[in-house]
This record gives sequence, C-alpha cells and structure tokens, in this order.
Amino acid sequence: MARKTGSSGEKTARDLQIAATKLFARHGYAAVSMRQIAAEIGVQAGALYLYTPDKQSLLFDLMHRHMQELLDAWQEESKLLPDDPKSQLVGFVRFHIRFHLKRVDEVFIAYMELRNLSDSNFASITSQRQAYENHLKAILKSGVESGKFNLADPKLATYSIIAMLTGINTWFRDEGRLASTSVEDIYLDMVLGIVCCKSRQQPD
Amino acid sequence: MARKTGSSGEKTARDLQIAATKLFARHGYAAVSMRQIAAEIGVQAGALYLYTPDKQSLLFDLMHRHMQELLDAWQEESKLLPDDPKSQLVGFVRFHIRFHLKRVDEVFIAYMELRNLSDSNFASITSQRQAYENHLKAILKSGVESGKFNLADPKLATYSIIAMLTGINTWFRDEGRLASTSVEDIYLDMVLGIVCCKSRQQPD
DNA sequence: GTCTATAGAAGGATAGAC
DNA sequence: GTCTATCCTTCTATAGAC
Repeated sequence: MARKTGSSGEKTARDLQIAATKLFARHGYAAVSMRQIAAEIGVQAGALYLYTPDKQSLLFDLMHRHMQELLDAWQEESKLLPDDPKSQLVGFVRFHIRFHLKRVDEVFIAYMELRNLSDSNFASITSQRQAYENHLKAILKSGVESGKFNLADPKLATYSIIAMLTGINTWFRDEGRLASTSVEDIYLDMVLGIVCCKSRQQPD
Repeated sequence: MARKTGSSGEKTARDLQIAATKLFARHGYAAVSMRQIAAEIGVQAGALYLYTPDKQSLLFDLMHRHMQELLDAWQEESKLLPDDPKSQLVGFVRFHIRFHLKRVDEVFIAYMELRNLSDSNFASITSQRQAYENHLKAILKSGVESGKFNLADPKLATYSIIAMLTGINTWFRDEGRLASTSVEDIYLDMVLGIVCCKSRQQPD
C-alpha cells in the first residue's frame, strides 16, 4: 500500500482505511464509488490515488491485513493455553468469538467480498483463511486421536464450528439481551456438544 | 413481475430468471449489468424491460420466490414427520441440507444480497427468513420443554444450526470425497450433539 | 417481442494547477 | 498533499422503428 511519510498524509491514509472499511461493509465493494469514499473523509476523489493505486488494492489490503491480524492474534493467544485438546478448543472458541465481535465490519467484508478479488488476491486471502481453519482442525484431530473427542469428520466439524461461531456476527448487538460473555458460554456449550457426547447420548 | 403471455416471451422470461440467478450469484448484484444479463440470454438490453420494471425487482423477485419455495417445501415435508421433537429435528436437518444443496445459487444470493434490497423489499425477505427460523426454533423449544433436548438457549441454537447447515453450501462439491447423504449423516450427528448431551458429557 | 439508438447519470482513473 | 477539471467508459432506463 503506497503511503507517504508526511504529516497530514498519515492521517488521511488512516482515514481512508476506516472509511473504506465502513462503506464496503455497509453497501458492498461494487456498490461503493471512489467518490463516496473521498466524500466520507472530506477529500476529493483524485486525492485517494496518492494512497492506493486503485480500488482493488483498497479491498485487498483491507482483507489481507485483517486476516493477518487474526492469524497473529491466535498465535499469541494459543501460546498461553495448556497443551490438551479440550483447553485448546475452549480457548479457540472464546478467542474466535471475542476477536470477531470486535471487528464486525472487517469480518463481514472478509466473507462477502471474496468474489470481488482479482484471481491472485483471491488465492492469497484463501490461503490465509485456510491457515486459520487448519489451527482448529489440528485441535480437533488431536482430540480425536487422544480419544477425548468423538467426531465422525474433523474437517466438517471445523467448517461447522467456524460457521456457527462467525454467524454470531450477523445477529449480535451490544445493546441486546445477552452480554458477549454469556454468548461465549452458550456457544462453548454447543461446541462441546458437537465434539464430545461419546457414543452420542441421544434423546432416544 | 411483469410478464407477457405470448409464446416466445414465456421462454425469454424464464431465461431471464435463470441468467440473473447465475450472474448475480457469480459476480454479485451490483457488479452485474443489465447488458451482461441480456447478452447471457442472447437479447438486447432494452428487451429486458418487457419482463421486469427494473433491476431491483429482478433481485427481489428472485429472492422472494426462493424463500417462498423454501417455506412451502418445509410445510409439505413437515406434514410427513412424526410429532415428536427428535423426529422433527432430524427431518428438518435432512430437509434443510437437501433443499439448500439443490439451489446453491439462490441460497448464495439470498444471503449475500440483502444489502442491495430496497428498504421495503428487505423487510419482506427478512420476515420470510424469520418465519423459516421460527419453524426450527419451535422444534427446539418443544424438545426442551418435554425434556428431550438440553439447550441453554433455543434461539441461539437456532442461529447456530442454520449457520452450520447453510455453511455446507460454501464447500460442498458434487465431485468431492463425500456424497451428500454422508454429509447429511455427519451433520445430523453434530446437530444432535448440540441439542442432546444431557448434562454435557464433556471430555473431562 | 425485439431491435437500434440514445438520453442522462455515474463510474475509475489521470493531468496539471496550487 | 490536495484540488479542479476532465477523459473515457459504463451504467440504467426509455423511445421509437421494425
């Protein structure tokens, strides 16, 4: 991302990121014009091209940075966790919910705008996403191998868990009936239901 | 949806629906032009306006019809199911997966293009979606009340289950390693894990 | 029922003044 | 570093010929 080292330009560069994130999340990449973004930060459209080579880079940089921060944050978080699968799964679920609820716009964009990436940019984001999913898959697999988890298919369980956790973003509101910590508890309970239930204690 | 009753027009009207569905799913509503749609069905852009008043109606009709077919199909399916919560849940899960895997494009659009609906159209689709979710929520609630299911929060469980089931659409491929019936079985197992597990048989 | 032609608005991106 | 002005393309939607 081209960025000047001047003084006022630093702020504009930051403003651009923030405005693009907000508008892309609200209206969608394709529906937002460079003029709209410029207006949001109080600048003329032409000035934007001092900070980004084009609109596509604006989207890609946004998504790439978000995914990298996600990967880095998990790297840090996982260091603090005990080595057993159960602790790691609990840690992952809480981490995922907390991280994603703090960045609703970025998460939304990262899921909705994959279509609008160029081929090479798409490949790049996809590989980051896969790296993240692999962390969870590894936890589930080690749980299965050590006999702690009961799972027919760790890969599908990975997809399921990530889908249900990320789905929280679509309905959660800070002013809602549940605090985010309660949400964490409830979802944790459901995730543990998915992985455990040795021999499936079904309601007959 | 404006539609003439002539002969050749009938086919064009159908082609329009199909082309719009395909292109909206592939590139997104905002990124697809009326010219593109016209080209897809071998007609000039102006001719499209014989079949739709505008682009927005094209999107709305698509989504509205899809949601109505979903609701109707479940109505039919649920008639055939025994009255107990477990049978209904099993029926719902299998129905949801089967229905959604048969209409990948429509499902994708129904989730991704909510932003691009006008206010009143958005309200209309949202109410249909809620009606569908309510069917599952009712099943879960009756299961909890009769003591068959163990769930901290039926509403969140509804969101979770729908999110994880619909997520199948993002990775499932007909040529993949799993047949759709195996997928049904595996997901059913996980859903039952969520609702059952009396006193949560956790991996200690 | 479909075409061509076009109105009128908006888009991304660049050039050059300040 | 930002603005104004502008090029060129593309868009939705309509009018009128066939």
